Amino acid sequence: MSIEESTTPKHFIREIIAKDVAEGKHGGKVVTRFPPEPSGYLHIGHAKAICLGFGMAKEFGGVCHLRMDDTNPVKEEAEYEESIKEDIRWLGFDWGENLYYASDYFEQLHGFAIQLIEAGKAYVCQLSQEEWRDYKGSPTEPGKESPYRNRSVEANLDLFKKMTDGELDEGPHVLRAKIDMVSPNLHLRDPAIYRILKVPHHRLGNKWSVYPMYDFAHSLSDAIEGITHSLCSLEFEVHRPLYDWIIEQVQAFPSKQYEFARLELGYTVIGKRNLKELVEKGLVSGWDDPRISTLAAFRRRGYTPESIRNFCETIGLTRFKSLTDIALLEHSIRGDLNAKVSRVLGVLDPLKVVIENYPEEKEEILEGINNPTNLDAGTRDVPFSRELYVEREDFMEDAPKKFFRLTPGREVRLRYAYFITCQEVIKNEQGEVVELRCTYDPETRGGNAPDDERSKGRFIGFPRGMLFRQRFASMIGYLPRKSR
RNA sequence: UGCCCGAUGGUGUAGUGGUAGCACAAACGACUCUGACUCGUUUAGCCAUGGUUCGAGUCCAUGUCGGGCAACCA
Repeated sequence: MSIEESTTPKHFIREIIAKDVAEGKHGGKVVTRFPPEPSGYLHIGHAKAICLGFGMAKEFGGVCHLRMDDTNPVKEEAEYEESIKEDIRWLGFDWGENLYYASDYFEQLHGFAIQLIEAGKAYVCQLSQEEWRDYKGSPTEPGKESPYRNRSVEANLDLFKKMTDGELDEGPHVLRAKIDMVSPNLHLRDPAIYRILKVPHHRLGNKWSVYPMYDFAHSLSDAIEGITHSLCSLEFEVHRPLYDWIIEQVQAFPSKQYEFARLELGYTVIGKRNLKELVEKGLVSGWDDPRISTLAAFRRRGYTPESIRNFCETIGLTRFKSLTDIALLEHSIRGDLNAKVSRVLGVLDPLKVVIENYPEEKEEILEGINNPTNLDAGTRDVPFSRELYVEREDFMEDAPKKFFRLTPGREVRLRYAYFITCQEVIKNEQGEVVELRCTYDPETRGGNAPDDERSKGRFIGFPRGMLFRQRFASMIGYLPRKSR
């Protein structure tokens, strides 16, 4: 009809990058990064960030770094690094040679900290945490300057060295950036950039007794790696001025941060701390418990990487919080599985069916199509005999006209087999249906059924002792059914 | 009581001063050896009030509502 619309929807990040590339910023290079903290498994929300980071890099001929943001040894473990790498690979992304660790930059970061001290832009503060809180002020009140704020450069250098050498205990001694205690942005009120932590790091052991704080480590790690577009979620928006300030002070590579709204899904708990709590309290069976929103769990449920990537593309990207309908995710996986997964039959709640006019000893093999949307997927044997089981849900004694499955007197098709008609319903003493006596029509054998008008009612499945309700399956997963 | 960000059908979004589109969901119908898929139809939207303009979802002002910010977490 009209202009061909681009398959990739526009969003503000894409436009920013496209503009930068067009203007030749950074020589037209695009370097993004995904910086997980190895303190938990990746979840569906991370998938959005991963698809964005790797997606943008790929789209603009750049690269996306995977950087373990391991700056807090009390929370991080090696186990998580492996799961993170596995999940990203599974999603279909490749960081190539670009696997980094914030901890690999500790030496450089430490040097930057000294540089800051020498420039009079950082100082060692000895306020207790309670005092600190008091001095910091609040969103509505300005903060007060720490009495340690104007120590000499020499004193600061000496104290920071003592902190680094492990001569001071964890506690009051903290290296702070000297910015502005009355800034309306609380993050600029002389934020901590280094604290003493006498905890072994999972990669570096006891090498360090001081560790950089997020803002300091993250901004400079980005700069060290030459990240052109540092994409993160909205909650870091208020950190941006600090991010820029730090990079500016040490004249590092001018990485820029851009924020977008994180994913929120209906009926779904997303959030590493929440998931971690569920796992650690034993409320779920593990990080891949199918009920939770980790990528490991979705994988176990049979979700495909394609469906998740497609979902991430579908939901778009904005700067305002929203709650995405879980139906969007389900639509994505349903469409993907429908196109490429072989069907299987299974019965959850069996009800016996006896075909009265089918020979006692006879058993025949019928042909079932593995995937109607892709005949190349072949066929499978579907046994048929006098006794079968159907899903109890597929029978209704007193059925409304809209019920297309088994009900007394109505002829229906057993998928890939014959038309059958329920002649009699057998119940036990409690009045529960325990067996159906049916007849079949030999002329209606699956595949070449003559009829048309007759088979208004039809349904699925079956074999051997079992007549099954059909489900898609991939591994142990299943296709989420549309809620009715 | 401060500062920052945001606001388009039920949901997610596009629209960059010139006819408000798309997807999901829902309803109805067609098709079907999966009540699936597919196809068709329908329902339904610019937070409010002013202003600028020939013309405003878009620009401006004010208001309303929502979110974020006071870890030695990331």
